[in-house]
Amino acid sequence: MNLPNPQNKKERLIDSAATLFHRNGLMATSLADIARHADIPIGNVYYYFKTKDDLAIAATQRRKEQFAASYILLSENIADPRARLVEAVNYYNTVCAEYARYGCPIGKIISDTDSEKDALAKLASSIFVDFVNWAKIQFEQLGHEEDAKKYAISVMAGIQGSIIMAKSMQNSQIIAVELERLITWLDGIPNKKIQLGKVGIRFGA
Amino acid sequence: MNLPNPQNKKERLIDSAATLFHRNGLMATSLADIARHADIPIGNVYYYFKTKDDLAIAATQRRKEQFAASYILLSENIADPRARLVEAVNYYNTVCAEYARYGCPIGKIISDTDSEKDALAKLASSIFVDFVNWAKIQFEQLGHEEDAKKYAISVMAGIQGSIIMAKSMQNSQIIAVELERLITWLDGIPNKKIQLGKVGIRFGA
DNA sequence: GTCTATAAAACGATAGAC
DNA sequence: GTCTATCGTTTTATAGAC
Repeated sequence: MNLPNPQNKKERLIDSAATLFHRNGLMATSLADIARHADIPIGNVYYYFKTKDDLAIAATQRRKEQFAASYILLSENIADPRARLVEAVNYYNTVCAEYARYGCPIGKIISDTDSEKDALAKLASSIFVDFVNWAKIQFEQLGHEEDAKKYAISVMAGIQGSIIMAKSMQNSQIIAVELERLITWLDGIPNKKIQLGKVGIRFGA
Repeated sequence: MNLPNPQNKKERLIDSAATLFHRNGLMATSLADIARHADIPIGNVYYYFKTKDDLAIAATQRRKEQFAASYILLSENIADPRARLVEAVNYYNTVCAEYARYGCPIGKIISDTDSEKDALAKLASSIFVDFVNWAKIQFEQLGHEEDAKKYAISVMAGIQGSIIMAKSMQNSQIIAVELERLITWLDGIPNKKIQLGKVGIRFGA
């Protein structure tokens, strides 16, 4: 059952697939489930997607593009790379209740697939790689060329870890606390490129 | 195909289930897969476990007990609570190649199940709760009563996050780097109960 | 493009001989 | 306790009418 959504059916299928894969997992979600959720007869699904894997890839590809769009938005609207990182981390505060219940949709796919064989696994992984590459640039712009990649990975690791612990302990506050730790740390690292006066001497890591 | 293992069949089934659930995930592993791996006819599986869920619970229960045994070993052999924490964190260095490929067996079950309904989900979650409770005691013994639980959660979040990122980027070194960060941090927090001379003034978090 | 009907295979689980 | 044979269901996927 879907909202009264007059979108085209292909888009509706991708929407429903993304939602149900997130809620119930990749393997636990059948094409019949997705078709029912999108209010489309199951036989018609195969007109748009030849296999279940194709649909999963389309749903994941859409998430990848949403992330890419966010990076552009951050670049356009926030000048300071540190503030961009804080904003990116803070995003997870807006979804912490949902993620504490269902986990991270990207992390779930990575967990559910074989990173070495699966094309879907590689696509989902590339979303994290995209984040790492983006965050790395921000840290480089703060003058942390040497540690940029390490910091970038550590940020997403902190987020992902907090989501798992929040889901495990059924407490979305765990995500909030960990995000606060990350933001405090981000606020604390010095801007080694441009000294704007408000930079302290504390060292994070 | 199993090693020439003359264990009783129930134990062999639990072993094979734990291995295959870790490698391929809960839903992607069929009872036929497990029976074949344990070299036991599929019809015989149901003599030992009434349902697939029962077998999954038995396999997870065994992991929980292995963790519990580790805490006892750590208490018996290491006097300093800080050193106990470091040893516990360092454990993941011994499995980082395996975990970078297949993910954490506990994290995988938590990711794959519904934390609110599933009995298996609650059992897997309780393994992390056990860790948090154990680590909390260690931090309390270091005099960090107020932050003990927060620190305990943060440690496991860091470990879990690094495992996901390592699997995503297919690089077990990511786990090693994050464990190093955690251990450096553990080394840095002051022992507020007993001052032994080597305590600095840096603050972690 | 849309939908019904159904094929083909895999799955969890059971019955019952030994 | 052990194992074979199989049931009933669900799954992905296809064929073909409209």
